[in-house]
Amino acid sequence: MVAMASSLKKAAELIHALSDGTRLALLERLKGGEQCVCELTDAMKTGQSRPSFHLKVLKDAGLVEDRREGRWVYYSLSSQAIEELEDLVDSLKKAAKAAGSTRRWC
Amino acid sequence: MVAMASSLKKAAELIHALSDGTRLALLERLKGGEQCVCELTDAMKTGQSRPSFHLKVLKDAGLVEDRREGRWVYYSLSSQAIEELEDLVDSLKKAAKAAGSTRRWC
DNA sequence: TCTAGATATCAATATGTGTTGATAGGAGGT
DNA sequence: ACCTCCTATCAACACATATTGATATCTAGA
Repeated sequence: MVAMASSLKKAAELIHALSDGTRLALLERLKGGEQCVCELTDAMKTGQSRPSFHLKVLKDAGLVEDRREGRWVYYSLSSQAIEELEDLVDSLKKAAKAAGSTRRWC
Repeated sequence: MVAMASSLKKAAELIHALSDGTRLALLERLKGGEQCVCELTDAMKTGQSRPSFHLKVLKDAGLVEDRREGRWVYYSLSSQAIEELEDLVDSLKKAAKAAGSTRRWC
């Protein structure tokens, strides 16, 4: 719980990056391997600025990496930030299981 | 990945509930055991409607449970939704590790 | 039944965030 | 040098969400 408290702000930023349907869909697609922006744009049938915007959010959060190759930029999942997410969820899970045995009053 | 795709909307809703500093702070506090709204209100030094609002969001997402006792309502972590979160993070983690080996083109 | 306390809900406002179309930057080909 | 394609960035707008103070609901006790 101490660990979570110190990285609360970071966790909030990380989770915020995940809290959008479009970004989750992008991550879902990237689970199949790296893809260029044009592929992602075609897949979601939308303007090019939309995936570009969301990929930037994901990149800033450390959830994806980009790699330039000629005119194209390829994005892929990055395990870095995902590890932190795991820690957060783990700490919540443990605390949730421990709860119920403790009863407090005002 | 199939599992995630089918529950993508649900995952987005769940994660959205987590994507707020105030709510993360509430969860952090609840990790120590159940607390009533008045305790949580005092702790975050704010008006009473604020924690009440956020607790409702957490409750709707299945992240916390409430229990009435006299005038007080006690909130505690619920393991239910946390399990789903775990699945999401796990699937991302596995895919991230598998990535890097696959290279695609437009 | 009246009063006081705890919590939920509502209305108004402010802030943040996503979307869209337009523009700019960069790379490759001619 | 020019043109074309891919991507990023910007500005304007629309929409969603958090915050605050006020009000309503419910409970316990006198």
